Amino acid sequence: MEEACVRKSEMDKVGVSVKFGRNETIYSKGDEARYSYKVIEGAVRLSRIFADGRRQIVNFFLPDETFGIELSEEYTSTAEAVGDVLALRCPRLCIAQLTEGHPDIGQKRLAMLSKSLAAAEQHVAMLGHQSAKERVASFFLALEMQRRTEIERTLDLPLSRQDIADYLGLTIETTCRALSELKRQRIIEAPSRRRIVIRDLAGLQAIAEGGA
Amino acid sequence: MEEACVRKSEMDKVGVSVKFGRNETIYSKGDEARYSYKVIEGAVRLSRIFADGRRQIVNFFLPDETFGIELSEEYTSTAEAVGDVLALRCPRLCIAQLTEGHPDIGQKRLAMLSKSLAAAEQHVAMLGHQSAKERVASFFLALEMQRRTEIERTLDLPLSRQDIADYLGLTIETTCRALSELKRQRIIEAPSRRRIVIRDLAGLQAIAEGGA
DNA sequence: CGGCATGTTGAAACGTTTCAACGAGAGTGG
DNA sequence: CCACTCTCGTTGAAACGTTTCAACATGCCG
Repeated sequence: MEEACVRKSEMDKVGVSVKFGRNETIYSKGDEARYSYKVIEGAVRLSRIFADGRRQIVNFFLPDETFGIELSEEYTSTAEAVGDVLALRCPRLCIAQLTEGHPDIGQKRLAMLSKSLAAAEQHVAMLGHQSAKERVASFFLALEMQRRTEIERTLDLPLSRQDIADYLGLTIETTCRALSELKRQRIIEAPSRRRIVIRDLAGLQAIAEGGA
Repeated sequence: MEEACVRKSEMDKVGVSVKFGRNETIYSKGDEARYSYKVIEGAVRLSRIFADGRRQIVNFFLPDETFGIELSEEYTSTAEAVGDVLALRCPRLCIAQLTEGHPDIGQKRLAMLSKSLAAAEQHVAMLGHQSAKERVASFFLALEMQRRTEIERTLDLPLSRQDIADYLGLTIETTCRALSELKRQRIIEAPSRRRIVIRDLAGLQAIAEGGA
């Protein structure tokens, strides 16, 4: 634990802060994978765009999470700033060098990849068999698990409805309807565009698990 | 490259062969993650089962692929033998020990995780926005890419229709209809239950990318 | 050759998407 | 500070694709 902090700060040392504006592209699919990043502030979305213009968001990254660690030479997805983003950028090579001296940094990368994989498998499970309402419920539940807001049961999402829809594999309209349905059932409240209050956590869980 | 082989054989040394019969469970979600495995022969499916009884297959593993490397203490999915399976089983601890001595084995794990992650993201992209026919086409295309059969453009899948459906996030019937549609278009042939011949690779690609 | 699991097809029910219109909120300039 | 505008979010109705339920075909094994 203690040592991990030492290592972390070493990693932080080699990185430089970079800023990105709302919707700015951090890197594109196919670019040479020169850097990996750690979110300091804001949110980043990892997505793929298809021939038909539709977009699938593969993952979101919130403060303290790392993204852009690729094993291949090129980035396999596109990363964009959801809102304004502050991030730490580390050259790939530096990481490789650090890894040699301190094999435990390899453990960190492993842990990070492992976490991404678990998230991706969860995502697959969701897209594979859940209804629109269940997806929205699962999504909020997952956010609640790693809530960043101090206020109990309040989610401050920097995401637009379109972002949510693209993550859930739904249209914006369907997402909206599912949201409205949850509001009608008094399971959530939406006091403002980007704020969700969970009024009935158990109810939300029941829905996420196919209880309605 | 050459060194990789050395390492590989070292890894093989600490493992023991184990056999599993058709549909046998190799490990269940929640079990203590004691071992990781490498497929020698046959195919393994990694899946999650839901409260409603439905199943989502998250990944398949074919000969030479490794699975069961978890960072957490428990397996997060269930692994089952699709047909008869021969596999190499390595205790988790041994791997950890090996890793210490030879940091490059860590690289192997990293590579393996990275590959799984790429596959999972591809899977998410598919489930998120492709139609039934597009999914089936993409699936065959992916299999063609890593074909194990010697015969050109012939896929020998050990999977049942149910397995395919559960991977594609569709019902068995929809999968079947999509298959029949592809047959009707003379893009594929299905000479036997578990054999698919691709007659028009370009056509298949076109469909997978939303060309029809 | 029967019997049983697996695969295939059809028709109605269901949920999501599409297209279209409307509402609400945030930011700008008067 | 209000009004305007523009983007974003919400709702409705018809079209579409997938699922469901049911029947039937096929192939495999004893």
